[in-house]
Amino acid sequence: MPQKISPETRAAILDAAWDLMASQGRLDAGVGEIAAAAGVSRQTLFYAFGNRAGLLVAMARHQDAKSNHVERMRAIVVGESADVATLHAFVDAWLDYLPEVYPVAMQLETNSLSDPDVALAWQDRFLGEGLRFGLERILERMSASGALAPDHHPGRLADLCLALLVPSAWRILVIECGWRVEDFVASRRGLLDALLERPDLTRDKAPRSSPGNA
Amino acid sequence: MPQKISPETRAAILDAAWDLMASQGRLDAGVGEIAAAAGVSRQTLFYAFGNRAGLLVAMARHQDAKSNHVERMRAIVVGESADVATLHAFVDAWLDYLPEVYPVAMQLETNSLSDPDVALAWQDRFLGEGLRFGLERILERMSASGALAPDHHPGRLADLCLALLVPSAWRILVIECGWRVEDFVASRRGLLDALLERPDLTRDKAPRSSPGNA
DNA sequence: TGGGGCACTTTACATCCGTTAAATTAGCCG
DNA sequence: CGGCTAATTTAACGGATGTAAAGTGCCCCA
Repeated sequence: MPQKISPETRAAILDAAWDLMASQGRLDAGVGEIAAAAGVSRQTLFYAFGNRAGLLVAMARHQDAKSNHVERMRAIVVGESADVATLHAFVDAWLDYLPEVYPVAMQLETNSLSDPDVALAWQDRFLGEGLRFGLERILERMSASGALAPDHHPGRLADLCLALLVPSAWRILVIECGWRVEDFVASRRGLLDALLERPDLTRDKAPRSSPGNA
Repeated sequence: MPQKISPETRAAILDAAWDLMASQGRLDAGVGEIAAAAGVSRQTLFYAFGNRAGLLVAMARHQDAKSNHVERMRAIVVGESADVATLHAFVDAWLDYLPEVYPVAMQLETNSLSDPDVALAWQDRFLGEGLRFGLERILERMSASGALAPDHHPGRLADLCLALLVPSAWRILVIECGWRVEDFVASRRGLLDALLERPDLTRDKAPRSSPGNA
């Protein structure tokens, strides 16, 4: 049974880790350095988060909980409006949040390739209950209210939208290619609008559960 | 001065590493396990590649050298044709190659966040002399021959195209969301075509080198 | 006042990666 | 046959991560 730690200690580690890794860009900071910055032992950090990757997961969730951008997104998803402006508002909130969470989000994506627990957390954030979930809800409402072309598949459209919004897109355009944030946002917005006009791209070209058929 | 190793030994390590990591999905395989699979010592592997990340870089380059998809891309870039079909052919070659190289390409992308040497190799592959370079060459020829709208910026259009084609897009749609390869390819093709119709998305909305101006 | 429990620290160890140094092996040439 | 060289192996070490166990201090309660 893992040892308990107090909420104060846990918060102190998360804050120190965020400051060191996200604010100062020290993504390479080791467990020893993070613990020292938080004023605790390595052991306490391992008690609180299990391992370095678990700390990253907790950092992302902690930031999600604190961020009013995520609150904006949540409010839109539980609302009932179902037009293109709703989709835009949701995407705008995510794009406002993305630069803030980008450093840890990228590390999370990295670790999710090889760590099953991080993979689950990553999927939860982006797929299951996260970004894609929100996109799909809105697109389903749009479909039901006639704001989406009848042959558009909301689930697959959500998939396509997600692929435009992941941290890697920010990395390519803003970090590596030097794009201004507003140009990045405009490009995501423009591509999303283009997708709304292309139901053919969300049509699944063959049944997926046909046994014996390729 | 690093110790030399024979080309046969180097090839044996690359083949064993590819089989273990890309074919068997053991991206988490350690240096000891990879060396054992190749029938050499850990030390020999370190002599050949420097470290685990250097091995990943060499694996990707080795696959590039062996792949006729990369040869197809290269042939298109050094050619002179300058229409949409040329762009499509180039992108098709890359998308044919992507599933083959994906396991190592993803590891390369993620390791590039924290390893400067891998970052250089990643940038070389995708940006400087790689995928983006090829895209930009073709788009510049298209611009010069009038096959691109006059106010389209070939460099920035290349940036946008690149963001649609990176391994992360494959991961989201094919690996995580279960898309069929041909649907993935159709979505990339459709989004690229949509971009060709949207010169406004490649316009840089403000001068970048204006001192004192936001 | 003393004992128990909780949260945290300290200590020690195993494993892996990467590095350095030395030894070994095999093949070639005079 | 012996010497030399290149390639490879073996050995040892330091740093980092993660794990386990024991120690410490503080607070609370009988």
